[in-house]
Amino acid sequence: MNVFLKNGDQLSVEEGATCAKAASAVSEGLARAAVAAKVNGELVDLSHVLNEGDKLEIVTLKDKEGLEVYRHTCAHVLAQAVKTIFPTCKLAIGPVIENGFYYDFDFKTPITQDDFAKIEAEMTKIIKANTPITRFELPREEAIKLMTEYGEKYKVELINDLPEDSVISFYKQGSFTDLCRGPHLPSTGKIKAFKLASIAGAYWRGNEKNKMLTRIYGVAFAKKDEMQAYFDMLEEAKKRDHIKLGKELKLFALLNEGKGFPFFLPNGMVLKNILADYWRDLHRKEGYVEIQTPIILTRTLWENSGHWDHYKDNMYTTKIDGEDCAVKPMNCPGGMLVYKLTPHSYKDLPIRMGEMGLVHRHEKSGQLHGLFRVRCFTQDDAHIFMLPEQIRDEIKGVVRLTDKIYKQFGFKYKVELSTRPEDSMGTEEEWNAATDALRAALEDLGLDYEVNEGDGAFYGPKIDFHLQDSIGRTWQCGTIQLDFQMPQRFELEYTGEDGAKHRPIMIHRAIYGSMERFIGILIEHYAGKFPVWLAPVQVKVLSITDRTKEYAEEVCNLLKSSNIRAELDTRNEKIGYKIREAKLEKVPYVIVVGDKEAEDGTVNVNKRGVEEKFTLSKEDFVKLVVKDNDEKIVF
RNA sequence: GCUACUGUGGCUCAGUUGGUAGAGCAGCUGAUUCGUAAUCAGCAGGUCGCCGGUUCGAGUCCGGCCAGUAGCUCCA
Repeated sequence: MNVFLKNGDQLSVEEGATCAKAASAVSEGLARAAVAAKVNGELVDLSHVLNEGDKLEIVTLKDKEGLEVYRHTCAHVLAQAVKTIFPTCKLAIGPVIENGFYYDFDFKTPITQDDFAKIEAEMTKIIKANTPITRFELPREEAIKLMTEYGEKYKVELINDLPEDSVISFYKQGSFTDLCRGPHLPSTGKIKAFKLASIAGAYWRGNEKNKMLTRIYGVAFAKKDEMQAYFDMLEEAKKRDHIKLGKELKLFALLNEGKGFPFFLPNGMVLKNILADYWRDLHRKEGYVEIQTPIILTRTLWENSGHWDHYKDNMYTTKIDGEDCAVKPMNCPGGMLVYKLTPHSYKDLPIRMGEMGLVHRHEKSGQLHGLFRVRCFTQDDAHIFMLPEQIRDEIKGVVRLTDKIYKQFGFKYKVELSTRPEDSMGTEEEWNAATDALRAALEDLGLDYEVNEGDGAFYGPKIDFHLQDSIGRTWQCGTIQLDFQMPQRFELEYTGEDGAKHRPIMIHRAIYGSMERFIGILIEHYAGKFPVWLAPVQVKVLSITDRTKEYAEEVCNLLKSSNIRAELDTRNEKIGYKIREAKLEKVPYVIVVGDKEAEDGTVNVNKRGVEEKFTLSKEDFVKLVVKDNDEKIVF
């Protein structure tokens, strides 16, 4: 039999050899590094027995799959340790996640993080014992019998839900047996670096209606120093936390008087306005018009749009002159009313109608999180009304615009295509057409994307853009939703070439998504060190003594008259003190003026992130900042 | 909303086995006019998230509520 190893080597092994044996036949080193194998592309244990003609690839910890097998085994060691210490607890599931693993348990009495030391010690014991891990398979009936014997009701439920023809496998390490698809490491001793990280509640099978289990998270890496590097990264990330920086840099405030309703402070408002200006500038150039629709509209409007049915629990309501009203959770119905105000010809389409709309949504208290998840936010919304044949180009236009804006900030993003959810309106044909149109646009542009089945809006499928925060969580920002439903519900029309009335198709789209969330992401992305064009304060002018106070004022005024956001600090403090303060505020340019500068008409420049100082004439310095301010892409 | 954890002056934190609150920074006042990340001194500032209970006595123990954080669920 020929075995193909990863590096292209071939060798012959006897029929019936295991993967491990095949690896050792090639090289002792390779066999030692092996943690699993791929046979004909399928990930298996090293103990997997080879057949004639199998293609074998050895998987090591350096491979993504290898690390997953490793982490998966960690989860099982955790389960074994927990079962040893708390024999009455029930096991649920224990998958691999980024940087580690978790396992869900149903404890009789709740445990706390204080129990981690004990559990980790038990895990270490299991690892030290280097117990072999063996796989066996059972027919469904016997598998259920075994798990029932063990009292593992969650496992029984899992087995019952497995498809008819699935192989039901178990892994045994010492006295511990667990239902698992595998593969696993050959023995527990291969685990070198793990740590329990946190504890959290998680619903059984992810359903809110089910019992909440206790989830223990752990991190696991192939080597101790890799794990340390990960912890260091987390530590570093904490310094970027937008809630912390928002407070330190006086960007926004979150107060008990308005939970979920952020206050924007002067510095944060500068940022917000710059983003809005930039957005308006780009959208004008892309052929958008801008409108503003009211915050409060009648309940009947929301009933007509379908939002009332789907989201009434999350809407803020009020009564005006006896009539039921709701605060808008979305801008679209308002936009549609604007469309309906005037008759439209096919020649007018597409109409790209933007709105920086302030929306309110009653998010459940536990979902609120800094600026990432709030109860009121500004959407950089737009609705595009168009002819069917314009769909693909319009979607592509929005995708391109989104890409341009994200690139401006240096963001990497993930694209997801979400398809029809269970609770939705419209026909199968409409949904298919809409989904195909989105897919076609993505494919035309050659973008990588993931499909999120059943995650679309109730009125149409969508393309979502996800950005990462400092600790790697991703947040949906941009969205493009194709909608055949609202135009019908609102009876939108245009007159076609044939003189007859037709129904336009619409796109709902947002690029920042929520200004608030986007600002949160920006803060973490830049760690508060905003580029010059975004910095709330671009230049801070510091005088050394009272003698240079007037000159400092002159320089500051010169900067301000050139539209540079400059601040003056002429307090009677030592220059070191003032510099320290300005640097902590992460101001891009700190300039110092003393007697020498006053005499020469110059400024001494401290550029953020640059050790060496330099002196420029005040006019040249203005030019420098103006140039930096224009660094944003203009198109 | 659910599970766990956290909640002390504007900020960051200390407060030992329950004995009626401490520091640094910021603020204010005064002195200092000093060349590149903290000048010195003084003053002022807190019903220890809120409510209730146990106790002679609670920041410290117990219960409830509120808020925040992590995760789950949700996210038009």
